[in-house]
Amino acid sequence: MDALDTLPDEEFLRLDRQICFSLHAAARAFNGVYREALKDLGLTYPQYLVMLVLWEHGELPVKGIGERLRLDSGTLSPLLKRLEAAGYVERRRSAEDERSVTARVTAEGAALRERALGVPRRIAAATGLDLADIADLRERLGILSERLDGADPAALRPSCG
Amino acid sequence: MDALDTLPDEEFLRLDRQICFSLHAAARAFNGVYREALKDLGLTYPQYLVMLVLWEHGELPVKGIGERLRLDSGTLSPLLKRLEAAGYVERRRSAEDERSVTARVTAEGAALRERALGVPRRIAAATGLDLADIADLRERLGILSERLDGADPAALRPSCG
DNA sequence: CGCCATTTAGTTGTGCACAACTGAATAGTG
DNA sequence: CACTATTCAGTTGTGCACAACTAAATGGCG
Repeated sequence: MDALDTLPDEEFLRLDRQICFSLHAAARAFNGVYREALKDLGLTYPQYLVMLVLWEHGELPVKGIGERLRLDSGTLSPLLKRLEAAGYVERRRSAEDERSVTARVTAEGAALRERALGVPRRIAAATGLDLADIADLRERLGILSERLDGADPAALRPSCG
Repeated sequence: MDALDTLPDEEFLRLDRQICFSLHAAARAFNGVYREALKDLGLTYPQYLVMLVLWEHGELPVKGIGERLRLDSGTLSPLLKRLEAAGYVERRRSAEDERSVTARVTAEGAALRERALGVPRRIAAATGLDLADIADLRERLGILSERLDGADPAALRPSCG
């Protein structure tokens, strides 16, 4: 018997206002500090995420980026075009598989990495958390994402709760 | 001497890829389960957030909603128009202060609340967390948001970290 | 080989977030 | 009272997220 089951719906709705607001607000707050920290690099937060995986791998197909960031082509295609227009990334159709497009970091993109090295530290400082707290939060959020992504859609419908 | 200070930049960039991805992904995962849970109500996740505060207060000026959800008129104005078009909300200029617009829950909006009562419980079940974990996460995220929202912009720029 | 299902990017349309701005109403000051 | 600064909602423009779709290339099967 879980404590969840004993709580009245009314109470629960109030609680939901708090938890779902907290997460929503935290995500936007993070977005805000990254926006500020990345302003000089000319990157948005999602663009920075893409550059992070590209810096790590040198080049990746769009599909590979999407798998790592859980983003689809509807988000990535225009984002990569903007990164290409900024000169940080090159896109070209794969020779082996004409369906695939590979994104590759340009020299300018590689140079950008040097300027980005200080970003994480400044963000971490802004959170006021130490390394252990950050690792713990990352762990919790990772588990949460997995559970939510794997949630049974049917269990979320009205008839089932 | 914080452990943050001893970590090399390179290591930190890799860590950042993990933490900022985790939060971004968690926020989108939450969005996803709410999207599913709210589908039958015809509400998006941000619309649900607005309805939650309106259900709590009956009516609020746009400014009041914005303060509670940390959203500005650029986001709220069109969102409220959509809620009005859906019949859940009524908007009217305040008589005392012609600058202000008050959003009020309609009868249909109040009826919607009954259908929304089961939502939080289903979301909570999908997280796999118990009440204590949820409260703890909410607490941490709340503190985090406050710190990030209050962060000194200058401390996020390149010269300062 | 010929046909069809699958894979892969890309496009379109909707909604949210936010910056920058507008315009109207109000508050404050000399 | 006149003038200015502030407040408040709304609009515009950019970018992201995602659903639904298109188009082209590939793989597999009869």
